[in-house]
Amino acid sequence: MTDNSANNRNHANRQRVTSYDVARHAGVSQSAVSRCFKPGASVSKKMRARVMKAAEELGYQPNAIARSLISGRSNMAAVVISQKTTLYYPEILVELSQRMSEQGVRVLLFTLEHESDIDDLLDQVLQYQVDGMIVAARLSAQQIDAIERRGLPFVFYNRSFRDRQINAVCCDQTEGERWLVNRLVNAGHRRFGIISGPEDSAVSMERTQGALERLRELGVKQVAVAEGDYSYESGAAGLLTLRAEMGRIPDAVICANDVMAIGCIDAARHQLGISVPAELSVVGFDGVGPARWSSYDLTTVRQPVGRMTEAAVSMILERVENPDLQPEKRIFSGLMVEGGSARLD
Amino acid sequence: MTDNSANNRNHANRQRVTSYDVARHAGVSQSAVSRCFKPGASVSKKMRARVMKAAEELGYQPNAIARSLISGRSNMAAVVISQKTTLYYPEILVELSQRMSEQGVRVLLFTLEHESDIDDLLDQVLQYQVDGMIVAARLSAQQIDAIERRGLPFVFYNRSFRDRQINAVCCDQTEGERWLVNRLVNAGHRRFGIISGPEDSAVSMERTQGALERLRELGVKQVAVAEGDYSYESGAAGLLTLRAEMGRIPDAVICANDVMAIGCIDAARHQLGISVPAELSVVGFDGVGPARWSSYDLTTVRQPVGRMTEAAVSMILERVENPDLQPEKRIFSGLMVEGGSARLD
DNA sequence: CGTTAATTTGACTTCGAATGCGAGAAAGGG
DNA sequence: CCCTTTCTCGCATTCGAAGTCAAATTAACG
Repeated sequence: MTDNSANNRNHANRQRVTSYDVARHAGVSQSAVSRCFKPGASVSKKMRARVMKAAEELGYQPNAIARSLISGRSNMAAVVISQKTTLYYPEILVELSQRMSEQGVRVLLFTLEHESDIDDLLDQVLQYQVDGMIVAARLSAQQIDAIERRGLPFVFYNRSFRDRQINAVCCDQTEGERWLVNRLVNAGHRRFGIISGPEDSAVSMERTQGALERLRELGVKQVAVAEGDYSYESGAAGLLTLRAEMGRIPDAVICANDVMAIGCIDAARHQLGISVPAELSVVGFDGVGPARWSSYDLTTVRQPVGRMTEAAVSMILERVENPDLQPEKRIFSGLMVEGGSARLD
Repeated sequence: MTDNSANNRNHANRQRVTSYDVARHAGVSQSAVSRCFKPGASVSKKMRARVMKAAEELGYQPNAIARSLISGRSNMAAVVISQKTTLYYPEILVELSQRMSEQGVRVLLFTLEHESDIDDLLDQVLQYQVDGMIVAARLSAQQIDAIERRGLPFVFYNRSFRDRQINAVCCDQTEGERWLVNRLVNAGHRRFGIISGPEDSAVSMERTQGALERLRELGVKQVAVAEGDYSYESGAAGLLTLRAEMGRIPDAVICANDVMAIGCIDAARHQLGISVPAELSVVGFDGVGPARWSSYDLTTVRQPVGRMTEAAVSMILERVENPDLQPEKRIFSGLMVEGGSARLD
């Protein structure tokens, strides 16, 4: 008896209505129920009406897990993204999620604390049988090999590999940095500081290298680099490091992202009492929300997040449909935003 | 027959490696393979070694979908959150994701553009057979009924219903607002402006009402309210609206979130040339990252996101294990942050 | 060494929906 | 009115792992 009540309780908790229940209630077969929920299946109106009524009455929802198992499609895509990116650039995740769900695909979220603990994560991704994966993190060549071997379609977001045929959506970091450098040098800045992102960030490397290269090309000799970690605090700290290293405040500071640029501006203004842009120019990268706030009005390169996420989502979905499509890289130019945080003439 | 293995590998590109493949390759039964991947199962070390070797060689990963089907556990939890929340307060999602994955549960993300399109979304959530759901959005009584009827454990994040027994984790919005009002009134402020959030936001309503109530209690008569939408721009616009409505700048502005408070400060300083806090005090709510930036140094109530997400996750997981637990509400006090954006004495 | 107890193992069934195939029903043609 | 064609529908099987239970193996002990 106690068994019975326990059973009942269990049953009440797991009150899952299956297609068999609906079938019984409607007096038809399970197959019929299944067909009624499949668009474009061969079902008479009478049948459909009956089944739908029964489904309604029982509160039936098809079990996506069971469907996935037999159909081989989970209608889930993994998004692998670092915590820092999500914190400092939440637009990416928001847009990805929005666009995916418009296409009937849900986002299974994988955030990583450090770009290094990807290995276990990939196993997880594969276990969950996602249809595809959007990766906004750095993967090693072996890791990419492993994914390709499983035949899981994937698209990199803002990471590319020059020497590899992979799917990627990128903002042209180098082009953006070169533009920033050009404008700053043209405006007469000569002593440069650079605040980079963390060493293990591919995006930061590209940006920093892009800026350094262009500075070299233009014959700028006085350049110091401080390493940051994309945070506001590290931007502020970076400016102090640069000052210590150069023996004075540089003319301009190029930051690997907007948040550090903001930290740098605040440190200049409120810690060092230096006027931005009169005495110091600061530029960033990304074009995040706060960059537009009037306290900063940042000169930066805005990534076309809308276009980029749209591209990433359509690329991944195309490859879910047709896994044999050729790899493709789509590089978007950033939007040059001439804000008031840098003297540009 | 060595060719066979090559064939298998080729085949593995499109077809997955199943426990049967591993079993065959190791010369054991499928049950044995399954047991080897279940911690604490009765398996000899010899067997385990053999199976693991075979699994390794074939690159086998257990299929979480199939496992879910039989075990009734998907190890996924839905997080339902509005786009605005994600954009302006990304910490919540980051922390939730982190804590869940530490517990071996993945986040299936459901972002909503407007709090209104929840209905289809709930169907989706149910279809995906998530084990539980964390809801940072407003649900109607009927919607809650529907979920309860399915027996899906859920926890509200920052929404509570006084007249309903549900699981919820909240920051005490009212307490926080009352503290802010107390401090401001004590410091001699008499003319108040309030910039609320959107009408359909429960959190905003609580905050605004909390502030209004305390102001009334303290006999403050001059109070104007402008409606915002949580955005920076609406904070800036709100200040102008308040000025128009009151015929002058108020002594203090209470904003329903930090981002609007920041917009308000910037509008005061850069549009109206008003000094904050000398001529105008501004306070917010949330304690987001930018509130700490030295340009703003916001007086605000910081939500204990770490504690709150931890509570939400442990509550949901407890209820997945034991669905019959009593509903529970956990209300956390916010941390009062006395920043430089308000004159407090 | 025999007998019992403890541990391992494999055959079979289960979860819930989708689908190929054939039977039966409706529709169409002569 | 009969025969063919086209629809519909149901039966039975499938997806991949996990759990049940009984058989088989091993360990333990007198």
